[in-house]
Amino acid sequence: MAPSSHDRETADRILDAAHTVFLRRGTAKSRTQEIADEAGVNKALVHYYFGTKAALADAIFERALGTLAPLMFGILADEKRSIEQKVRDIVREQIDFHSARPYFAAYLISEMHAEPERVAAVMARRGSPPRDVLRRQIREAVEAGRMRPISAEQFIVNLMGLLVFPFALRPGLSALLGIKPSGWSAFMEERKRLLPDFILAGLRP
Amino acid sequence: MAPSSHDRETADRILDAAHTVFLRRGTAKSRTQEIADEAGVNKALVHYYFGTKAALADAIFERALGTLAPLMFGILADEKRSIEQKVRDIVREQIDFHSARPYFAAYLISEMHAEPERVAAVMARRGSPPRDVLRRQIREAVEAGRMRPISAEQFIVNLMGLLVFPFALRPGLSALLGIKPSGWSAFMEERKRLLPDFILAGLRP
DNA sequence: ACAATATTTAACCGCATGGTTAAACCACTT
DNA sequence: AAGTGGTTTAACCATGCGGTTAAATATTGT
Repeated sequence: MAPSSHDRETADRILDAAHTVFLRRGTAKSRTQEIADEAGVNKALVHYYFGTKAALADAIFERALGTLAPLMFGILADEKRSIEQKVRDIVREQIDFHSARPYFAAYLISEMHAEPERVAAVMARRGSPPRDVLRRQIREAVEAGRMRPISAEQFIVNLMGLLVFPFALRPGLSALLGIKPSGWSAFMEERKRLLPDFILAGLRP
Repeated sequence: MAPSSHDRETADRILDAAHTVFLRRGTAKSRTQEIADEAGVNKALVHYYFGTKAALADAIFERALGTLAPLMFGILADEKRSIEQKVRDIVREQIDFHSARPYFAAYLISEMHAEPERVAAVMARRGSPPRDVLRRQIREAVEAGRMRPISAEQFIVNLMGLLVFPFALRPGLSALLGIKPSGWSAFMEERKRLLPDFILAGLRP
């Protein structure tokens, strides 16, 4: 794996390059040569650092999952924020996050589709996210009559669907609904305004 | 394209096989040999009928899109159904559709991600869906005070996000939220019950 | 039985691509 | 000047896979 001397900076340059390339076109359609080019380095060095394309792909996948998950679950597990506040914060953060990373959502789904085994492997390393805080808050809100009952899982899936999906389907939606590249950010800004109310109203009794 | 004699049935067998294979693993990771095997036919014949793998992939992609879109837009464009009824019908139909076709959603997103150009090409052939009926119904519902204003596009994206996304992310969700294969259909049945109210309540003023 | 059509067989080509290697080359330190 | 860790060069190998081909063989209609 690390038979000879490695430079941390170079490793990161290659990782970042791989991130860029893999996310843009998907692992299968990406060439190691592209990654080398993107990193300003040659193919031999890429293998020298990471051995195989698959290993590099695994690293990028895990890194991607490890970036997104905490952003969502960190907020959901926060004791100090009310459910209402969480919804508002997650909507804002997720839309900003994916707006800055157009290929992120589609990449994740593509990879999980092409290599479902990897998900299990990665999940085994990082535990699944804590949902007890969320569950308690939902229960309390239900008891207080502010909310209809819903499982934490359904709640999370609703959030992700409304927030992540549009980005995953961006090329399709642009074509299907005639949203031009210029109109996209406006569309998403409108979503940022719209969704908190939509979600919260949807949960009220 | 069709230089010699073709049998309709065989062409369909190959198409169906390609559908199965492409949807399961994605176009890039699928081999023409697999398709031949799945069709109970040999590789030469696949090329004899469809020329190239890309042509076959295009056909499958268009067929997939052509199956899903009418299901959703057909209902949305229906004059006779109220918005409320449309939501209920689409929820049921979409969840049933994707439950029977586990790879469908992830496949579509993967393909659009890997080859965004194709979407535009396909869309050029089939026009974009009619939204005027839906727009009018929303306007009327808003004027009648039954609904908060929302653009038809946001409305559609919300629907698709809530309905299609979970299937696209199925392997991820199963691992992430600990939903076992056996629990999945229960999870989806619960969604079928839950979503109409969630969506309609979310739209009310 | 004959001809036309449909399908298989089995070999083959070409090429892109992942991966390897060995030697040369730098940049920096001592 | 010599050494050391990092990087390039440029060739090379192996292989998988898309695609082709020509002849053999079924299958079908007449």
